[in-house]
Amino acid sequence: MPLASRRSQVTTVLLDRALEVLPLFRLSDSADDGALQYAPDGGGRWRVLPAPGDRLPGTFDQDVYVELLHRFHEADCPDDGALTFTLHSFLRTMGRKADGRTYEQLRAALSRLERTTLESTDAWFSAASGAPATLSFTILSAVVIERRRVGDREQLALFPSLTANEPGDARVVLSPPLRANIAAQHVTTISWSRYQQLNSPVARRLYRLLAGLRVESAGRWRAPLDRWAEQLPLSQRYPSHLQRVLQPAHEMLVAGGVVRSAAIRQEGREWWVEYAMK
DNA sequence: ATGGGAAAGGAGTGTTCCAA
DNA sequence: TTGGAACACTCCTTTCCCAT
Repeated sequence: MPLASRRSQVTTVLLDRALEVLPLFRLSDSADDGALQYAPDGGGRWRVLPAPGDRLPGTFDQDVYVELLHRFHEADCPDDGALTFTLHSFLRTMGRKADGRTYEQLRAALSRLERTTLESTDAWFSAASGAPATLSFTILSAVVIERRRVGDREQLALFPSLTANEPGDARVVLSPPLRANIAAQHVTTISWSRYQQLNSPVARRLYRLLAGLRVESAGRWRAPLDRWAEQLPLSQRYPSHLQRVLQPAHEMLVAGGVVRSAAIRQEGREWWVEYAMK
């Protein structure tokens, strides 16, 4: 297929499957902001460390992350991992309006994706070496945002704090570990439009996670509720609280055709989540 | 509408006491 | 000494309320 026509037809997003099965984005925004820790079933340890003075990536950051990988795929996965775009067009494809508030959110999110440390101790699977790896990395290895109009230089100098609310041109670089896994086809494939249609952050996260698990599961997936909560991650501790958050998202996933059914089930003292895949 | 936390409601477990 | 009833205590879970 010629490149020019392919570009407009990309409707899928390729995500690093190793990263998808690990918790990263806080789904409840107002939760406490320590580091996030997780011990995968296969052993090892995973930590997400916010940059000093910053919080952990949240729901907005999740959408930015997906849109970045959408564009990476659309650009035919450039070898250097570089992406350029205007903040305005980026917000529009995310389905957000572009105003002072969202420009600021987007800048903060890009900067968080560059500065949040992901620390793997035999937790994140490296497709290149065929084994879980021990390393620290970030989602973006570089972020540069320049003012849209060069003419406003003096104003910029006078009111540096105002510039966070303004449009601009961004150039970002997707970090090498993610690119390596994607290049090695160790990916989760999701539909960009289906992701957009799910209008809850929890449903979107469940979609990303389940899309990766579908590859290994034979039509069904089942997990202990508390482990599931850690993997997403959700901070709620008790089944009733988790149910309150998951139930609406489950209904959305069924309505959106992502899964055939989704349920939370109690068996004696144990709570389980159960999904029947499409 | 949402989600965090307080208050209230269990369920399970440990302790004491008494009778066999 | 053992079994079990009655009570107490703790931890867990749900429900409710309130701030955002």
